[in-house]
Amino acid sequence: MSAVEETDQAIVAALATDGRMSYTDLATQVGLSVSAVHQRVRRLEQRGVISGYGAKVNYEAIGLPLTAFVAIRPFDPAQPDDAPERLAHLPEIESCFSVAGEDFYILLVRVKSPTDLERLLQEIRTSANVTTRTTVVLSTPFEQRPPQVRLD
Amino acid sequence: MSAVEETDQAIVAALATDGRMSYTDLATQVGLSVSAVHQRVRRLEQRGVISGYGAKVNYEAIGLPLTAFVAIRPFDPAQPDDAPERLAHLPEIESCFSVAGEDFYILLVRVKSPTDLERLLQEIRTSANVTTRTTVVLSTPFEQRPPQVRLD
DNA sequence: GTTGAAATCGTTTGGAC
DNA sequence: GTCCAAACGATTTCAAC
Repeated sequence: MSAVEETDQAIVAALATDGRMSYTDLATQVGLSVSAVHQRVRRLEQRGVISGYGAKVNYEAIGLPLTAFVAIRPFDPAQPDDAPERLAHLPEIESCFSVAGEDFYILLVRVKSPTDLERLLQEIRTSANVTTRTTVVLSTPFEQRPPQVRLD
Repeated sequence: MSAVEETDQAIVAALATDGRMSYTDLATQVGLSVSAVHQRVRRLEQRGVISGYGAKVNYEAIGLPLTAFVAIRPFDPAQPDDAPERLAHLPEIESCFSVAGEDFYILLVRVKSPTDLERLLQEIRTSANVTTRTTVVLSTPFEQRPPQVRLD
């Protein structure tokens, strides 16, 4: 993936902030014509710099009020490490990060209740043959803030 | 925030998957008329169930290839805990979670380089008077997957 | 909830500079 | 890159059921 220059950065930042912004507004904001902005957005999408658009969701309101981080490491460190593929089918897992440190992966999960968290942890352990260490999120002061525009 | 019933859940899930889906397509997908779907989406936005729309960004491509989790706890546990407000001005911090466990908060940060991470950690420590424990993300098998539709 | 119509706005393409 | 024009589709509101 090649780098992205200043104007494209501004476009990406604007669309990360408001993914439904019209090309007219976007053009004004970055100081280009509608045609030029349109062309750039299409290229950013094709290159995968923008991989899609999504609604920002209030998880409490949709019945998933419990968020947690689940750090996992293999029960047997010699076994093949294919945890992500083994866990991808669990929809409660929103994100999966491979990390440096004592743990192998950190998962971000969203569930309805402690009971569902318990069930999910069991599924994670058996699906990927791992041990888990769970950190429950109590509140979220802020989340998914758009990336800053870096004008180097 | 009140709960959301089945059809609204389907709408939210669809828009989390594709935030730019047209009302025509959305109506087909959830089995309603365009008018009805439009009305529901407007209500979901007003109620804050959908808090906005954002582009899904490839952070490597926009010059932020280094992601890390930063767990923080106060240097002096007796001091007032206002870390989120003290940290909100740092644009590198994408998310801030208040957590149960030994740490007080877990931050998700995105930076350009190890040098920038070092600088950011110093800023976090001095801004909020906290100690930090950082876990570097090596790769991201998946991230920001849309929530599942739960048909209870 | 539904359909249908109407006005408006945004998207998208293409041509010319 | 710009501007302009044209065709098309989507949004939005409204009335009527």
